[in-house]
Amino acid sequence: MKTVEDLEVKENLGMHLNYYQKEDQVLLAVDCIIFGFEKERLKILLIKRNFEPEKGKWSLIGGFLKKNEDLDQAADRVLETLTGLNDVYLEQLHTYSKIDRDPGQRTISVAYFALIDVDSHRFDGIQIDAAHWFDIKDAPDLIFDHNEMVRKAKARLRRRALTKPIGFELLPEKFTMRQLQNLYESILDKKLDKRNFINKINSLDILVKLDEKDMSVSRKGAYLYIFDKEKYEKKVQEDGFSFKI
Amino acid sequence: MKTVEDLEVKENLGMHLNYYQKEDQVLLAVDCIIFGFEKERLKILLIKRNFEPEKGKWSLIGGFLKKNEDLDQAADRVLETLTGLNDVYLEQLHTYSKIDRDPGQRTISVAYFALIDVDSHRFDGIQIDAAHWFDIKDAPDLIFDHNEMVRKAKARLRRRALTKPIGFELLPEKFTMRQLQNLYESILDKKLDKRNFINKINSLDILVKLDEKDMSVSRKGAYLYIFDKEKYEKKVQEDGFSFKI
DNA sequence: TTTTGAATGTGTAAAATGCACACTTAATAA
DNA sequence: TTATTAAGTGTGCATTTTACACATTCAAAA
Repeated sequence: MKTVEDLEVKENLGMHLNYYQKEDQVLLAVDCIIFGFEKERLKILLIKRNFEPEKGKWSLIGGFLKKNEDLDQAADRVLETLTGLNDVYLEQLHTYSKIDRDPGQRTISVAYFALIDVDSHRFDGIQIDAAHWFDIKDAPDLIFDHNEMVRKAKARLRRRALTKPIGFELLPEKFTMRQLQNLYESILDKKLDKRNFINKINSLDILVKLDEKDMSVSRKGAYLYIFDKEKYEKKVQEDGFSFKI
Repeated sequence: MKTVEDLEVKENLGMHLNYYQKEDQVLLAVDCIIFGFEKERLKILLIKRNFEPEKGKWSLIGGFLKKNEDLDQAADRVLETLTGLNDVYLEQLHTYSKIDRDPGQRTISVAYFALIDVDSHRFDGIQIDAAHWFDIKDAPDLIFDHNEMVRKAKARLRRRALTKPIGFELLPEKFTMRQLQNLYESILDKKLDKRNFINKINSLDILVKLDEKDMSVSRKGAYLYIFDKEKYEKKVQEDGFSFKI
């Protein structure tokens, strides 16, 4: 049996830090997959690189981790720099570390995905000129391993949306059933039955139906709803309720 | 509208690397939550630290990322150093980056979880003297944020086991239905009905029942099964089959 | 030789959930 | 007044999930 005193073991398990301290430090980046819902379509926010390598190509927005912040804060900062928004749903996705993922230099990147309600934020367009919202169905090819990041983010969003009430992060405070259904159809990339969808949502009993209608979309108008977050959280805590679509 | 030429924007988005290259490099660690199934119980492999800080306390096994490997490889290496095994199920879990998570120095840690079939690997005990298998129900308190890592790993394992056939990674090649059920009961931390469980498993149609019995556990003996991985993968590809328990 | 004990193995009925499906209503514009 | 357009609403069938109990095997003990 080996012991932790063996040199090889010590090295592999990183037990004498002096050896590693300088040598093996790396640059840690944060990249954000930013989803938005606008004009009844799921969108993704991308930026055109104006620096090498891969200048002129589209990429996710990213930045480097600084000494005085953790990764969540770095993601917040990067997102705020690009959108001006600072109260946004952000979730860590995965860490990418292939040695040659960035041909410029060795960089490890922690991917986050963000959900933004595009319609209600009058964030004067986008803070950065080179950024653009793409329909999720026809986003361009991206640099490095960013395509892979987006693929994984879409899968995660799909799963989350089915089991947590995060869809509302993408909608304005007041929304119609049809908007909610369109959102789910975009996320799941399939048509849903109107009656079954509404029955399901109503059975969850976490929305409040307002007396107000959105008249912009049809003659009849569509009732507006809001998500009752407190009620949802109370149900989770007290009844072990779990959101499932 | 800002442009990517603004200095502040450039800095936040990490667009001129020279500035960051040295200053903001960090030490990247890998920590492994190692699950095993032994004597019909779910276990976790921990190590007693014999170096500062927190010397003498229990912790996950870990190591530092080296220049010439990616994170998956680092996790493999750390795991092999500890167990001598090199063909183990490993999955990246989450990256932890709180500024003071390691009081010794700023370290970012990428957590992985591993699934090991303890019984059939005669890995001469464990390679490191200070390591020990704990029943998942009475594992000791761990250093740093390792408790949080284990909590998250348990949740991930629970979800994965319900939707992917990874449970078999924890069992010997040949196993009884009762063993499989015990495994799922440990992972889900609840009792399951014997008949319903067997019916469910059989309906998946991915196991092969052998003519052989395990006579060690009862007078009557229990039939042995093996997981037919090829059949499973074929079903997934051809019929869009998805494993669900 | 018989009895006992301990774990295996097997099926059905009721309840809950998922899924397909079509007509009426409200409001405005012509 | 009528035509138009999207909203809103309920039922029956199929599938899945859940609850539930007794007979079988074989070794060891009596």
